[in-house]
Amino acid sequence: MSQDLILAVVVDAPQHSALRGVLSYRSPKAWPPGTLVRVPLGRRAVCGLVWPQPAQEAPDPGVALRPVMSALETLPPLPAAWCELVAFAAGYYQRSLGEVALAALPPELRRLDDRQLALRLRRLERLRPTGGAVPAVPEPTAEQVAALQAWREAGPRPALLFGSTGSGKTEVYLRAVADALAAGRQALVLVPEINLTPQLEQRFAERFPDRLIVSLHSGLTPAQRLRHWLAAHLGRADIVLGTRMAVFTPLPRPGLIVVDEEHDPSYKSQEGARYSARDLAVYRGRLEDCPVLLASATPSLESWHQAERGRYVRLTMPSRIGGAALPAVRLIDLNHVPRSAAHHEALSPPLLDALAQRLARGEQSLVLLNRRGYAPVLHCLACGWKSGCPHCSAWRVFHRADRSLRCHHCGFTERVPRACPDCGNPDIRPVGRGTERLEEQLAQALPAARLARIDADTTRAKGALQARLASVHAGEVDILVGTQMVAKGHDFRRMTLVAVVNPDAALFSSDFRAGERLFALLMQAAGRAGRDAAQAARAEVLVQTWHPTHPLYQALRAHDYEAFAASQLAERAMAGLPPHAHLALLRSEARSQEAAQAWLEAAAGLAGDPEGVTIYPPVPMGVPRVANVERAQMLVESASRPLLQRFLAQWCPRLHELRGEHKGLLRWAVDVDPLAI
DNA sequence: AGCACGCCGACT
DNA sequence: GTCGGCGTGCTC
Repeated sequence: MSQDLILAVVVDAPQHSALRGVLSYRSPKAWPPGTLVRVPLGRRAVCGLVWPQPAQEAPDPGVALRPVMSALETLPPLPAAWCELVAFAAGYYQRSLGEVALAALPPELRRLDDRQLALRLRRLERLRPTGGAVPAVPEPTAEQVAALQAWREAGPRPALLFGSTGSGKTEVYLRAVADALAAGRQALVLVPEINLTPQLEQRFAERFPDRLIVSLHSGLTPAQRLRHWLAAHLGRADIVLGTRMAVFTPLPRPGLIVVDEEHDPSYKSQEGARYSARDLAVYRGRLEDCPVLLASATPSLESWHQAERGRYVRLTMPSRIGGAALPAVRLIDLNHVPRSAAHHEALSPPLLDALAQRLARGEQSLVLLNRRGYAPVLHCLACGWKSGCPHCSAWRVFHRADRSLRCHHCGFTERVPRACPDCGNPDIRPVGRGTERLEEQLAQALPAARLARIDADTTRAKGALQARLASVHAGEVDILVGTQMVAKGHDFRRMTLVAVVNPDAALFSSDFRAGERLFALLMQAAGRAGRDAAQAARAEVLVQTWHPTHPLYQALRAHDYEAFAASQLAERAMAGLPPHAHLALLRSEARSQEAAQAWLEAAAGLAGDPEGVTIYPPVPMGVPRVANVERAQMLVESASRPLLQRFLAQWCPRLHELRGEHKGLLRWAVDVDPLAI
């Protein structure tokens, strides 16, 4: 018994639970670091991971250590580099090691014993490449050749592949993947959304029919996810395609990491450990001596800034394949549209004309409106009642399809009342418009048009999105109405008009990234139009706006990302915002707004006056109350990332000491490098 | 986070 | 009389 070894083990316990660090267990056998084990913790048995570094404080010799119960011996240990990536992420984002480590593994792995796992491993043999003929590879364009040349000479720096929509970025990274595979290595390709994996998976399968390609995202069944993960971990899979969670996939032979659409906000996790998969990909590349390729037509200002500073190699591909022109961007000045029409209809006469033209020519159009439902709020004209949510500081959205009032924050849903619930007036009216109402107005204005709507409401059912997209591709739709989910990635060959109904709100948003996001969305949307070279000349993007002279729209009109980025970076520098400064948010949730803010005040008090770090006063969140919980946040800012990190590392562990005196406090969390403040 | 123990209201 | 509300405390 006393000859047993002491093993360092991390378990899934949250940051504030005083089990933050590495625990010690005794074990008759020296399981190597990276081995999954089952250990007793209190009255239960939990899954743990043998950790490379021992516990900081040696276990108290007076207390008997409990023994490791079992280990997954059949599973090859997670590599040291994987543990290092987890340790970095846990430290950087202020979460516990065990939480990050266990969250990075397929959930199914926690439930299996060694015998069950051995069975799954044997079944892996069934995963095979799709097979088929190796296709003729298209001749690369001059720009693609140049980009690949520069990429191969890039050395250890990450590369930013900056290419306009339709320039053939995918072909460039397919070739980079081919290089990695030829060198006997594996490639990891990250995409922002599950929606985009099927089409990319198909493209990879066609290109590499003799290679095993697996996907990793939350849409898989637990068994599939485990199987794909095991295939990657054992080195059987050559290509791993996945969403942000896939950045943690263990790879024995890493040869390339691609982050497609690297600017996409989906790469930043919004729950649990709030990590940026893009940033972790870059870190992982350095850790594992593996090249990283970030691709976008509208790079994040963070990545653009790194390229400007020479930290990233920039690969530029300005032209569309086949010499197709980028679609003309036309701004419709709502100030010059007859006043009544502008106020009461989403669709100005010039926009309707453009749609009618496409209809007459048998071409397709896309109308974008970033708001689902029929109307964002109902309003009683007699007493002023509005359809507020009883549990949130937000309006409930009127959904006409099922005649419901739905809160998009907490999900609270009721049947829409026949009359005002306060005064009984039957005349309650929708205010504003969402995609449902837009579809209705289009149907009235253009009765001959075949309409389809794609948003979160029409695509909730499994396969509904694919079915609707297929119907658009088959030419059964003249006008597609949708939210931003259609603006991303999909390749509509017959689309010659993209109309954006009302994007102005983002110009004056308090969110400092709203402009960047709007520009990316509009460029992306513009990329949907005229992808077929023969039709490109007629392709057009229409933006209805009250502010046609706004620099963002002027840059959009010129398709000039670089000018836009330069002006935004200058503004950010003036305002002391990322990428020129580094931010973290401390968030709190409590029974009352006062309690939420009081806790943040106490946290600020604990911080004192840290060097090079500014702590701003607590403020309520944009939507202060959600599901009867009051939320507040406090901004922490520094010009220096190391100083901010050093401060957070000593501050955050002390925060849970504060919990005692703050009764109303429910939860708190830190968000490092937040997307919105 | 779980999961216990522990002390006060409305039910068979 | 108990079932159960969630407050507080512990887990190598």
